[in-house]
Amino acid sequence: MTKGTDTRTTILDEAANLASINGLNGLTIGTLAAHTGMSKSGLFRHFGSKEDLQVATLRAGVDRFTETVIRPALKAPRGQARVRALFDRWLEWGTGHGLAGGCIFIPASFELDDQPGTARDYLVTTQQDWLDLLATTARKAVEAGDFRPDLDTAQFAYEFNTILLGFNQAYRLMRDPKAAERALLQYERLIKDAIHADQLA
Amino acid sequence: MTKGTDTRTTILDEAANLASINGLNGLTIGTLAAHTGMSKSGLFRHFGSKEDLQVATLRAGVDRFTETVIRPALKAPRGQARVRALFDRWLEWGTGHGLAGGCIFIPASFELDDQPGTARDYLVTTQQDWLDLLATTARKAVEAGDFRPDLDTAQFAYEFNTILLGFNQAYRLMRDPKAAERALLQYERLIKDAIHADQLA
DNA sequence: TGACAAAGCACGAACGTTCGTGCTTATTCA
DNA sequence: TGAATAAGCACGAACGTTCGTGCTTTGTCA
Repeated sequence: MTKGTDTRTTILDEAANLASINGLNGLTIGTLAAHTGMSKSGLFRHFGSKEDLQVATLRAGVDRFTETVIRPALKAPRGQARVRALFDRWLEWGTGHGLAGGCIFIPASFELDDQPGTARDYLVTTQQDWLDLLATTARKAVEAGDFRPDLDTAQFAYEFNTILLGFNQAYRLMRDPKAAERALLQYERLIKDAIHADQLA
Repeated sequence: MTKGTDTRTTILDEAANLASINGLNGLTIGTLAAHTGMSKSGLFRHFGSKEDLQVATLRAGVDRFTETVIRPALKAPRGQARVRALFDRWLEWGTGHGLAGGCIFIPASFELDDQPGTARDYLVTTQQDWLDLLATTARKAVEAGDFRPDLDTAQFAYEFNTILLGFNQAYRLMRDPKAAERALLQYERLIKDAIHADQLA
C-alpha cells in the first residue's frame, strides 16, 4: 500500500462518517479537509470532482457494510438462521457499530432519488445488490425447507428491507426507545408468513 | 388576505416543491427567489432566517398533506375502510398528486435526524401526529369490530408507516414498476394480521 | 401621507475548482 | 553504490460562484 492510497483510505473513512451524519450533499470538501487535517487542494487531488468523491464515499460505505453485515452473516448456516443473522447484523450496523451517523445508504436513498448522476446510479446498483442478496438468502432458506416453497422471495426481500427503513426512522429521528422491539415484532411476522402463509382470507 | 401573506403563501408553495426535490437543506434562498421571480432580499424579509424558512416550508407541507391525504380519508367511514383510505391517499400523495418531488417528510426524516434545531423538532412532532392519527384510526377500527380486540395499535401504526417508507424508496430511487403492487401486498398482510392474528407459532 | 412590501446593493464566508510550487519517494544509469 | 531523474503527493493562494444575511431605497396601496 503506497502512501497515496493510504491517505485516500483515511480520507474516505472520515468521509463515510461525515456523510452518515450530514448526508452525501452535506459532505463538503472544506470540512472533510479540516477533519482529516489536510488542505482542500491536497485532498481534492485524490478525486478530481465532488461527484467522484461522493461515489468513492459510497464505495467505502459498501466496504464497511460488507465487513460489518454481510461477511459475518454469511458464517451463519444457510436457511432461516442466515436470514436472521442478516437482520441482527443490520441492526448493529444501523445503531453505531458501523458509521457515526448510522447507515449511510438510507439517507442517500432519499437524498439522491431526484438527483441524476453517477452517485445516484451507483447507489441504485448497490441497493439492488442488497435486495438480490436478501432474495437469494431467502431462496436458500426455501431450499433448506425452512420457508414455504411458494414464497415470493423478491417480495420477502422488499419487505425485509422495508423493516430496516422503518427502524432507522424510529431510532434516529423519533429516538423511539421501542424501535428495536418494534422492528423485531415486524420481522417475526414476516418470518411467520414466510414459513406458512395464513390460510384465512 | 393582505399582500404580504399572499406572496408568502406563493413562496412557501414553491418552497415545498423545491424541498421535495432537493431536500430541506438543498432548498436555497437564491434558487427559491429565482423560481418565484423575486429578489433574494425581498424574499428573505418574509422569514428572517434560513431555519425559519425550513420550518415554514415544513408547515406548508403539512397543510398540503392534510388537504391531500387526511381530510379526504376522514370522509371514509370509520373502521377498516378509513384505514384503507389513508393508505390509498398516501400513495397518491407520494406519487405526484402532492408535491413535485414526492413526500417532503420522508427525505426530511433522514436529512434532519442528526441536525438539531427547530426544523428537526417540528418534524418530529409532525411525524408523531401522523403516527398517532394512524393508531387512533386503527383503534376505531377495533371498536367497529373490523380489527381484533387485542391489536397493538401503536405497532400497527408503526408498520403502516414503514410500508410507506419502503414504497417511497422503491418508487423514487429504484423506479421499481412493481412498487405499488409490493406495497399493497405488504399492506394486505398487515391488515390480515390486524383482523386475526396467525395462530401458528 | 404613512405603512408595508419588494427591490437593490453589498457584506463576509464557504463552496468547488484550478494553478503553480515544493517536498518526498522511486527509478534509472554511470 | 551514488548521483541524476522522474513520479507521486500535498501544499498555499486564488479563481469565480453561491451561500445566508443585513442595510438602504424605491414602489404601492389605504
